[in-house]
Amino acid sequence: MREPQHDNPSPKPAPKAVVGRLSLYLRQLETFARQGRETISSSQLGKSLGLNDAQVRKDLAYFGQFGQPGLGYRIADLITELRTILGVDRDWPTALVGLGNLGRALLGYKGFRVRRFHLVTLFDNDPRKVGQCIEGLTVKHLDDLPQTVASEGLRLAMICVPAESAQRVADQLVAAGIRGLLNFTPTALFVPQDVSVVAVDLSVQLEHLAYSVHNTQSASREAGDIPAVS
Amino acid sequence: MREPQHDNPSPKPAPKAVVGRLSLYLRQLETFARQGRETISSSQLGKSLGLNDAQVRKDLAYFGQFGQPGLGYRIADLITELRTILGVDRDWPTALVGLGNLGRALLGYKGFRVRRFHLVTLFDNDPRKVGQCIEGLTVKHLDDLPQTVASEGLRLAMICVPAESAQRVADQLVAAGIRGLLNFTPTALFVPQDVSVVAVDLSVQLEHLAYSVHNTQSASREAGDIPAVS
DNA sequence: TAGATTGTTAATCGATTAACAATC
DNA sequence: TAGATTGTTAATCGATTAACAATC
Repeated sequence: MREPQHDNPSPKPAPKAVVGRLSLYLRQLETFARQGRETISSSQLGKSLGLNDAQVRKDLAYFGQFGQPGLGYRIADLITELRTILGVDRDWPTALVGLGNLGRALLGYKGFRVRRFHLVTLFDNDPRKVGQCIEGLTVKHLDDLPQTVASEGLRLAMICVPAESAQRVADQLVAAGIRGLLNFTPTALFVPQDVSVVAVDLSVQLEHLAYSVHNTQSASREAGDIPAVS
Repeated sequence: MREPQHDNPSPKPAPKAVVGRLSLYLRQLETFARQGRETISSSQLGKSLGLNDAQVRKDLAYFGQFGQPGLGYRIADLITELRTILGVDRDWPTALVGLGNLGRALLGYKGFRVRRFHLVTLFDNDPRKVGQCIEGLTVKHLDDLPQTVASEGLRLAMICVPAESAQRVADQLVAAGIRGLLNFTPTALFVPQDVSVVAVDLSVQLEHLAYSVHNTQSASREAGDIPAVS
């Protein structure tokens, strides 16, 4: 990744907010595929998401050449490519830590499995919860983390503990070998460089909404055509 | 907003990703306040969130002058200012539409109330759900939307219906007078300019995590110190 | 006063959009 | 071939960071 490779003149630096849009493209393409469409142009795909056609082409170009001039993109092929790029062409065994209201809520949500994120282990360190069986899974104590990460091949974890425990739990997860954290707590987590964190912060998003509504008279902000991308 | 006002030389254009950071500042300040701290500098606040000190000052400067050179910001005062700016200095009666797994999950989540977003009405149009009482609230049919919006003073709604109904429900909500939508479905919603939409897309965020973990060897991406902001 | 830190302007950096030759 | 649409370079736009005079 440091020096240019031989046949790979410029491996292209990892882009930035492009990945989030790739997910949107993937979903939109899946919708078009279900409708029986076979090809799509960058401008059609862009318009369906409120994005510029050049942006669609440029985003995809970071990862390769997937289109055909004059024709556009073959939907089925592009779906396959995007799944591979995003890493969702495989199952991701995932742990859920913290079984309060939010944790239980997420556990009941079926949307994860559709995207191949499988909640396979639950953790809590409340002795009243450890041993309970919820949605067919037994709650384990956080002390069992190291061996469970190994035995289940866990690489991702969702953190739904109270804010004040979040950093400690994150440290334990990282120490046990977890490589990616979905952080549902309102806390800035500090982790080593090789661990990824995505923050899902409902209060930030609600406050953003309050701000927008509060500061919109009749027509002003960017809300119009393009929904905020996460 | 077009021509400069008299005493208001440049009302400053509404900024962009600044609002999300304002929420982060607010929360961090609340934490510092609980610890008994009275003042804080832009560099201290920035560091606690992995942000640049100049960015903190510039973000705040969009909305006014809140600091004192040589001293920094008085925490209690800045909290008050930020709450007003964000519009979270009041209650926001909010509707929840769609009582599947995710909807029920959100309903049980106590974090909303803390930020003064009060779920006061539930809607569904499944006849088996209408009339049910969940968490002390009775599920209404979507047909009751217009009069309920008026009687409860609803301005925000969370959309937790299946993706294929999302646009139709959004249209109904907008027609009934809702001004802000928190969209939990994987759908790009098209709404009038004066309505705000914030998308909370768990699959996009999970896929982002999968991508990062998938493409991180030992030290590469930006995960290090700064958690992704939303 | 000397030290610290703001608010703000200018410089830098990155991301989006426009434009167009290449090509199916 | 003519029309459409790509991949990519150049132009534009916006956001972040550095620098510094003003000031508590």
